Amino acid sequence: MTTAASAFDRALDQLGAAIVAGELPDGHADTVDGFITRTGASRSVVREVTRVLGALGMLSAGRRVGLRVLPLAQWDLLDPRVIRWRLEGPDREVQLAELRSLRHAVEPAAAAAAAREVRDGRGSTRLLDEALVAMVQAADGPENGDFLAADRAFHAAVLDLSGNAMLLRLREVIEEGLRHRALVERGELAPDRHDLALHQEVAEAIGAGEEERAAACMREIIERTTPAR
Amino acid sequence: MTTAASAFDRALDQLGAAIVAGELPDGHADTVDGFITRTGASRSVVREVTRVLGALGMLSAGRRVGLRVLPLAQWDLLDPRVIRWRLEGPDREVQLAELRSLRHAVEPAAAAAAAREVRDGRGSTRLLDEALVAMVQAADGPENGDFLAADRAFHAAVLDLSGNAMLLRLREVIEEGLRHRALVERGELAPDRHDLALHQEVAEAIGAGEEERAAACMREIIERTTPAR
DNA sequence: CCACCCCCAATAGTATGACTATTGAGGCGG
DNA sequence: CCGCCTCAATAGTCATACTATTGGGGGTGG
Repeated sequence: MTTAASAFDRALDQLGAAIVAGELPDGHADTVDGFITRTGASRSVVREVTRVLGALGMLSAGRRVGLRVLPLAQWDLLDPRVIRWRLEGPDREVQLAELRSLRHAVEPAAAAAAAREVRDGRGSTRLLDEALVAMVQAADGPENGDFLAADRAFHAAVLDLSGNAMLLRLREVIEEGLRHRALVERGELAPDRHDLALHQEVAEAIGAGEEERAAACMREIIERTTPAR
Repeated sequence: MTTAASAFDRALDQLGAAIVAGELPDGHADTVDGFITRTGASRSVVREVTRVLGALGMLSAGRRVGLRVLPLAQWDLLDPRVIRWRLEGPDREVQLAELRSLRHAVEPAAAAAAAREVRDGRGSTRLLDEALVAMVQAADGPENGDFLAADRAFHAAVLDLSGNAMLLRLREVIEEGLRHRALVERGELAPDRHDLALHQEVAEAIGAGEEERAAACMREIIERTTPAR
């Protein structure tokens, strides 16, 4: 079914994708009526869409001046929608590189924060250990997908333990991209003994409250799976 | 002037703040008409507002079911609006702590990335050096504000050099919060010789392409200015 | 010829009402 | 007691009229 989503969703997706793809380039001026023609949606719908695109920093609106596409520098590049549009457009490779780099930045720091939380008695490593067990079990199993799912759960648990809701949010953002990539470079990441050992050490370090070791191991994990650049 | 902003802006701010403040708690159900009454705005405006709040993950809408306030876990905590609302509401301290922690995570990694960029010939340290000069000059001047501005410019230049648009975006998010804090704990951060030297070393390390040293120094800078936690 | 100001038309913003589609819930039949 | 079916509540969509703002063009004075 092509028209499963609402008129609003369709119009938003169409215009957002068009902007990201450069079909409506930075500085392009248009009007509400122009968008009505372009999308075939009604005035109300187009206005709601422009509000959301405005909230995403992709569009500005002014009286007598119409709608104006804003430069990429102003976009909310951390919004899942924007990320998806970029992954589906010509920016795909850039977006993937940026997600990787973001992951390099965030996860080791999150591991350190998690260790701190545990040391100060604000969190338990239960979820972490459970994910670890699941990884070990899945490593022997036939389903590679199970292993990857357990891996994701492990990393999610670390971010969760960090006690920082913003970091947790960032994880969802990153995963959005990694899932996309998984569809292309699938099957590469078979279970790996050393990788497993590293995960175990991260959990251990977090449980022992050793910030530095947790961060260092996490850094190594990420460097192994997502190559230098 | 209290009514400077548009009806839309006022309604959005009112409802967003109400949700963040817990006045409309997680799970609270309401209707469009309810929001019309509450805000005094027209249908169109309220609908546009609900679209934006929906995009921020704060509200869901369903036919026959009305509008429903979503749990914090689903909010777009990286959106400047949400951050501002949280800073102005009861979550203020939590939000500040999370911003600090985010900064700990992001800036050292960005410094490392910047060093990599320079080493691989993709960026120049010009802006960095300029900011450094401005800091040195301002350190001797009478205006503490100038020093802080130069400091911000320095950190911005590092994020910029990292070549990662998402990180740059994150910086704006972080600054939003730090500016807020500056209004309260003002004047604390007088120019400091050692601090200046560290900045200089960061610039040097980035210029020399030494990832590790750049990250380590940056970590030290941040630990000095924003205490452990 | 230039600079300034004023007016106007273009365009987003606001308001309202009518109609449509979806879906949870309650009732009815098996 | 269970499943289906109807119905009414409610968001979604569309159309239209009116309001407010403002950039730019044209006119006026220097």
